[in-house]
Amino acid sequence: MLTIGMLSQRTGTKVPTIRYYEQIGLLREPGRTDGGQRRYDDAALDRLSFIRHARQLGFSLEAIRELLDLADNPNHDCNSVDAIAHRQLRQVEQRIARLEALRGELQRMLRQCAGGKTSDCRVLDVLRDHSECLADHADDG
Amino acid sequence: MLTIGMLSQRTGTKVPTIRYYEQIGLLREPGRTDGGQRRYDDAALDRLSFIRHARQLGFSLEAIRELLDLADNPNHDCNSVDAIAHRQLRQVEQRIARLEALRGELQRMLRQCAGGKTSDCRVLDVLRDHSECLADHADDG
DNA sequence: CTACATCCTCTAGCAGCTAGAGGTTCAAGG
DNA sequence: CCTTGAACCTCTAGCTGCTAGAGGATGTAG
Repeated sequence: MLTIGMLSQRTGTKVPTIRYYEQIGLLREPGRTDGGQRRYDDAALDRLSFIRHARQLGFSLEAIRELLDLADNPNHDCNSVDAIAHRQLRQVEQRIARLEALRGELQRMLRQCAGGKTSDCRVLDVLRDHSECLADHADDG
Repeated sequence: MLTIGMLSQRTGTKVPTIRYYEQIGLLREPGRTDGGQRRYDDAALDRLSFIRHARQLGFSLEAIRELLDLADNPNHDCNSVDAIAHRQLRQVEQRIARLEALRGELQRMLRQCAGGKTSDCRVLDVLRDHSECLADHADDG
């Protein structure tokens, strides 16, 4: 049996975060000692590792909730899992595209900056005047 | 003079967001009608455009606050502005690198999925077992 | 002068945690 | 057995950057 601190160390998750996951129902309520402290088994360790890993891959807590439901019921169709992962992949691709546009814009801004006083600063000019933009970042994601 | 709604339309910023920016001190308090409604001039329009644009470039509100301070005081050294933009560029580059690693991992996961029941699902397997990862997304940003 | 779109303030909520106060429990050392 | 102190407990509030809604006032067109 693991204390919350040990679970924290083993998974690289902060203690308050573990309690938070329990609070929002991602982690099941663990057993307690007579004094009221949480004690975790290996199943909890696996589950939290799963959550951690999915978070690192950028899945939202809601998506993770879906994935856990699917994982809990081995007879579900794998396509649902596939769909969630695909959705995630598309989101990641969109973010990359947007960030690459921003990178270009920032690089362009910086190339034009020649030092001196801020009154002549090109960086500020570009920020002031959207029409100078090459990249299309007009609509947000 | 512009109403808040017109300013909203002209800049593509939602009305509550404009009020929020005023509340946190990014936008100055505008004049009011006798009835208490906000009325904006062109300076406010410029300032909000600046903010919007900087947001779209990924600057945090704190960074924007710094940039506005610099822009308001034309005698500041341009290097400060440059430094903020550079910092921002580095952050954007880091995010891109991280997202590209995630993309690779997701693609790899999805390639291995052969359909069927979730009990055999490779995607879930990968999420379960971090050691299967090729990408290094061990440490968060 | 009425209708109604737009405005006002205020509070609360979203994700996904993080920090702190103020108090209790557990395990090790004496 | 008793003390110490790290780790635990609950609770509330805070962070960023907004967004939504209640409940009411204002402005303007017809």
